[in-house]
Amino acid sequence: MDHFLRVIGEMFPDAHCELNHRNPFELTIAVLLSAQCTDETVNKVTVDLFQKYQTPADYLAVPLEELQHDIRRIGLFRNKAMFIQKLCRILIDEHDGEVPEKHEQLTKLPGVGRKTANVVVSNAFGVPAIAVDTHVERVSKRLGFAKSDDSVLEVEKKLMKLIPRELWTETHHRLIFFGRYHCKAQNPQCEVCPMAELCKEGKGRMKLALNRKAK
DNA sequence: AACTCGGGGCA
DNA sequence: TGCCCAGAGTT
Repeated sequence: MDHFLRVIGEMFPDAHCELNHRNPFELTIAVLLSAQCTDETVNKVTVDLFQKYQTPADYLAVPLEELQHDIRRIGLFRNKAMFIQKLCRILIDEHDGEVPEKHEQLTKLPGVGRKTANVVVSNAFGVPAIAVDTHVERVSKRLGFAKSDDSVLEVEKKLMKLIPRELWTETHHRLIFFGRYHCKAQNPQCEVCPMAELCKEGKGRMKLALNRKAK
């Protein structure tokens, strides 16, 4: 793990999502939109979106169809537009128009699951957390930080044990970057991988992919 | 546990 | 052109 932390720190010394600088409300919306969709697409859409909508009331001031149209370049946009309006209604009615800081409150919001809540508490409210998405899950299992059949929650628990608490948030971002650009689901760059000595798959991944396909 | 949403990225 | 994906809700 020490080797991993050092190397990934060198690879991504300043790793952070572009979402970091946003306020809690915009961060929540942005992360909700990012489900099953690349950050790049979300960033393109939110440039105009956050100019048009600044407060929960702004999202409720337009018909659902208009909001759907405004985020139509994002996958699952019909669901997400609905989630956003329901979420804004709850923020206004139950949280004085603000995003709640407690993880438990966040996951009650529509469209906000464990992953989104972790990102919000860690990036908006400074609470160390590791949000396990498919990238983090894949990288963690390949590098042997978790077992291949571990659930997302089990992966999260194991990473929290392995990584010092003060490094959770930044390491999470580095894991995302590593998974996105190097340890990709398809065509990972194993030939030049600095983590090769840790990897449980490596060149065997082709065989694993083949087995998975045969099922 | 399986199914659904869905346009964009990439081979 | 077809497959996969920076999740979460529903049944």
